[in-house]
Amino acid sequence: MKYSEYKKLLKDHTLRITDCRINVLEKFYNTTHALSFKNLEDALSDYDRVTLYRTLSSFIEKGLLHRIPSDDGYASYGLCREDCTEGGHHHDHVHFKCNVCGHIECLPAYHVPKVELPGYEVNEQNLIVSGVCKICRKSFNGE
Amino acid sequence: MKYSEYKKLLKDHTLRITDCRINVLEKFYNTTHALSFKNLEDALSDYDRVTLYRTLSSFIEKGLLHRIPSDDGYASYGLCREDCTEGGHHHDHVHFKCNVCGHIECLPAYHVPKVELPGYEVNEQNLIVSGVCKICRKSFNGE
DNA sequence: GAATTAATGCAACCAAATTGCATCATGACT
DNA sequence: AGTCATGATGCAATTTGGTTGCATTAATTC
Repeated sequence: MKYSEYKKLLKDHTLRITDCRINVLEKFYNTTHALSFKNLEDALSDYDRVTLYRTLSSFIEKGLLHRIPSDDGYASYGLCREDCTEGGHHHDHVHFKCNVCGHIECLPAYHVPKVELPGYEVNEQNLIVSGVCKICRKSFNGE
Repeated sequence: MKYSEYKKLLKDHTLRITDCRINVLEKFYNTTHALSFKNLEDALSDYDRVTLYRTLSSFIEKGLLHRIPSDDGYASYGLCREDCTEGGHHHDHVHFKCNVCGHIECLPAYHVPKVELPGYEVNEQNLIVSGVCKICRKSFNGE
């Protein structure tokens, strides 16, 4: 993706264009898996931690990123490819966590099956599947 | 549940019988929803934080409790009604988070639908549904 | 009931995340 | 382009959640 496209993306989500934000966006768009705060901090060490925290939360608020809960407590962040806005997030894709490489992926191709819970009002569903990802399985079999 | 039953429960999971552990168990068995660490700390303030943390982790290790991840980062803990042991946990029930009262419930009656992910090896699945729980819906409609 | 082993409480510690505030940059407007 | 209001950034300080070490106390085994 080009610089001007990142700029547009920010503009479209009513966010000011800054170096830090462009760099964070770039990082997300050039990675197949979700990123933890630590990932970002390591990759973009010239920005203050506080700034990165605030960048993440503004991105979540404006519908650019979504938070992916994890069983170990460390959240990751994934790009919103759907039409998320400031109004709210609308995700129904599956999240996969690989126990070998530790990466968390969004699987936009796989939708969370709707669960019927009589008596309850269901607003959101979040499915986290864990196991071994494609890449790690291949490198196992390859040797 | 009676005191002697809690004792048996601890014994069966190779845990020593202590006041703190009995009280924690009691708390879980007398609540319909999952409990966060904060919940426990408030309810059992005569025990040290450290002791409660260690109680929780020993219970998880021995298969009495399971950790329920949440999107907001605050984990909750729920009773294992299934046959979990030190060897491992075996849960496939749905977790529900109410956005009104904030409580997280285990729904043992509802199982997580198996997702097929070609190329991946699936070990575990975790489904968190959020919305409005039965009780909160009723109190809405009641007025 | 004595010995062994584990649980508890306290203090200190550590890491993750947040807040306040001064400074600097962005975008709107002339 | 230049000015101004507003928002973003970086630093220091603080808060929060959780852990570790260790001495004391309690539970289990014989």
